[in-house]
Amino acid sequence: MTEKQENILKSALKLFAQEGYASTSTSRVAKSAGVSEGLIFRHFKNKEGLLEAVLQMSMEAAKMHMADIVMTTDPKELIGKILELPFKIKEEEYEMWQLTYALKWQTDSYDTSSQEPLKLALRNAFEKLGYQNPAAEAELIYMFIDGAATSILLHPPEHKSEILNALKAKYQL
Amino acid sequence: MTEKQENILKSALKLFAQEGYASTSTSRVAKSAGVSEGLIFRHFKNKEGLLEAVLQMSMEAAKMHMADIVMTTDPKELIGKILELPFKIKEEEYEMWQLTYALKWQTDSYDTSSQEPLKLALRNAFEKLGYQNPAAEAELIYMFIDGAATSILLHPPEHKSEILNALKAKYQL
DNA sequence: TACATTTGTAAGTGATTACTCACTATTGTG
DNA sequence: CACAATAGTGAGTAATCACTTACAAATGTA
Repeated sequence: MTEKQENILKSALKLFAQEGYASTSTSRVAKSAGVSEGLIFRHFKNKEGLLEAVLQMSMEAAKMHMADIVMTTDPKELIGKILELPFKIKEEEYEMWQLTYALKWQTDSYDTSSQEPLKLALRNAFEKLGYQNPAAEAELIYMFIDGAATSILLHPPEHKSEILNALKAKYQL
Repeated sequence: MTEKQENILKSALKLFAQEGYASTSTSRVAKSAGVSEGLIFRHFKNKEGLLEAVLQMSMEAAKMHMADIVMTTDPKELIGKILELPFKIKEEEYEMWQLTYALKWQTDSYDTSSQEPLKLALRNAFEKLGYQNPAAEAELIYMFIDGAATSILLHPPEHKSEILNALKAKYQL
């Protein structure tokens, strides 16, 4: 991975997240990265290949988080960790999450398979705690962290910790 | 409002929602509506004007819903109605909601002002019910309905009613 | 009927799009 | 050093973009 290649990925992430994938031209990416436009196609084949490379790079860190959470055995601890997830997104991760959330609505790119392990772990946790409908509770939490992440990414609320506390209270945490 | 004008709006809504605003060309809209491309610019000035007209048309119904909810005086009834909101989106309203949710991520188009009356009503309701932190509770619910709507619009879950019940239980409804 | 206004079309416009190609510069390896 | 592979450039390409313009058809109104 050369320096110019990294610059392309960084610029692409920034522009795709800020302006949208479709509205960002490869020439804009090249200019922002300080390289010739042809280099993008040499390294990433086409615009879609560039997007995939950007997503792959961005998702490395996220996968580590997930793996850690899924390993948690204590059900209350697991639920707590998942609820905290959207409230602990770091500033430097904003762009990648903005991009992935925006792409959800691009019909062809949506893929739910990465959510499954987390949902399964959640369902097990609620089962252990004797909840009446563990599957529904898991879906519910998943819906919530989606909404919370959206809200935080678009207009970070001032009282995050109070909101998180109100939320945790609903699960006696 | 002529028939061709209506066709343009319908086609634009459909295509903007399915393919995205930036990736949908005015010529595609014209073809889909069965009109000449020039007519779009005659009636709506430019592509952005077309988008605004589409959104305005789509939002008429939504505003009626909101108005009804904000008038509700009983706090528990109000909270219940708001929680039900995303679960009661009609099939024929999917496209407009998909479009508005997708546009959220287009930085320049995001506007939170329409959310304020609802948030205020929610805060009052939680105050009446003696919740410790009504503002945080209102934010929390707002985050949730956002996530629920997203989830339902992208991949409608099978057990909506069970999820809604699990949710209502958290507020003793 | 007369005529102004609105609705609609077809064929353009220059700019920008994703992408290619012929070429040079740099680097790794025997 | 030799020389192949890789990295990088700059000037192309045809297609498509949002939008305009000149003109015709339909409609409202006196």
